[in-house]
Amino acid sequence: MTPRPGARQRLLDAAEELFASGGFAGTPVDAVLARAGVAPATLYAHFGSKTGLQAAALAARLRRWDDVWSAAVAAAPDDRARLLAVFDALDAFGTGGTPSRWCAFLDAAAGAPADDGTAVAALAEDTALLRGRLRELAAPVAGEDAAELAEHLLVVVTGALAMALRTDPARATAQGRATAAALVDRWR
Amino acid sequence: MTPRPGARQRLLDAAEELFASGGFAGTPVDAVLARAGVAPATLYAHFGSKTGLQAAALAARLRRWDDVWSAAVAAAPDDRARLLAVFDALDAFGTGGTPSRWCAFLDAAAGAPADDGTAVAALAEDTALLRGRLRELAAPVAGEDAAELAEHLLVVVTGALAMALRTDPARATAQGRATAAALVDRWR
DNA sequence: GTCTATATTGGGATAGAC
DNA sequence: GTCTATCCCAATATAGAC
Repeated sequence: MTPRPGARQRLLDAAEELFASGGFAGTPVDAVLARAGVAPATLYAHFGSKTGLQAAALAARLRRWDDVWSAAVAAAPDDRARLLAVFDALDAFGTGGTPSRWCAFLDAAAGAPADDGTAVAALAEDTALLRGRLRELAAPVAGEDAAELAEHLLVVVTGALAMALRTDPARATAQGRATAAALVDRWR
Repeated sequence: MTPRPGARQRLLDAAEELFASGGFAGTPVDAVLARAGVAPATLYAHFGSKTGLQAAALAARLRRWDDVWSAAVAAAPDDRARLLAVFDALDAFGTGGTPSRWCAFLDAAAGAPADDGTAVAALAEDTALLRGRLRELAAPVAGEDAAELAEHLLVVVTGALAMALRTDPARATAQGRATAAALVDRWR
């Protein structure tokens, strides 16, 4: 059997799970420590601060999201489905670990003080990933208008993420998929 | 000249402005007190807690949003413009007082602990207002499909609000308007 | 109703030993 | 690197007088 992961990895796992479910601001450091089974000083030796831990956890989460989305795209049968696969990925990503209240990257930027650059940077990376891949996937569907369609879909994906605050996440992604489909079908 | 408003009103004004610009969690009570020129005990005598003040401030904000949106609808020349006027209202609402980082209602729900019902209730009222009026305004454009179109637009409006975290608010509403227009024009 | 002054505690971070 | 124990402060809330 695999050995118990080191303290650093356990901290990252605990942070990603708890920050996603309870929100960053709403999750005390103690809760992360308790779940990871680690002493306070260990956290600060590795990450320097709660914010530093958040940055590392978000970086790991972005890689995981990238993988989940890629897999969803690979599983889709045609160009249209590949473009809409982002919503399948959102469903899979949410139900995979602990279901999150809403997007951890938007949560980070919304909760951070105005001068905190780390949260903004993490959200910017997430945005760049979304925008870039949506453009690639939109190309076979919309041709020259790929960038325009991608911007539309970025709004809808972001809307679906935030709609998780207004209603339950499953409904939010389902509605987002429907809205995105309505937009995509303008280009058929 | 108008007399200086009472402490209660000054607290509400200060709270709405500071919570909108700095976020609820990121705004200490002291900052609200300082801006209102009021002593701590006065705040707690009127509102009971910081959360109580937030609830009252959000209620006032919802009324103001309702008015701004109504005015934008009244100023629009035709059915299509009336349906898209929500984005004009968002621009006017944001630039009116202190520009807010993003939607105060979504912020409240995102930042509140899971058991806090007041923030969720305030967001629910905001959602009901959006959904209801979008349906009314969609009727002349989409007829029987008004409810369906309204749900699409609710996602887009929510997306525009959250996009203010990814980019600056002016770009967010502009993109939202464009995306909404693309959807509305499916029903032309 | 409003003030001054103070109580209380949750929670992020550190000191120093092992 | 990791632990135990502790510090420190920010921030919410209250006591009691006017």
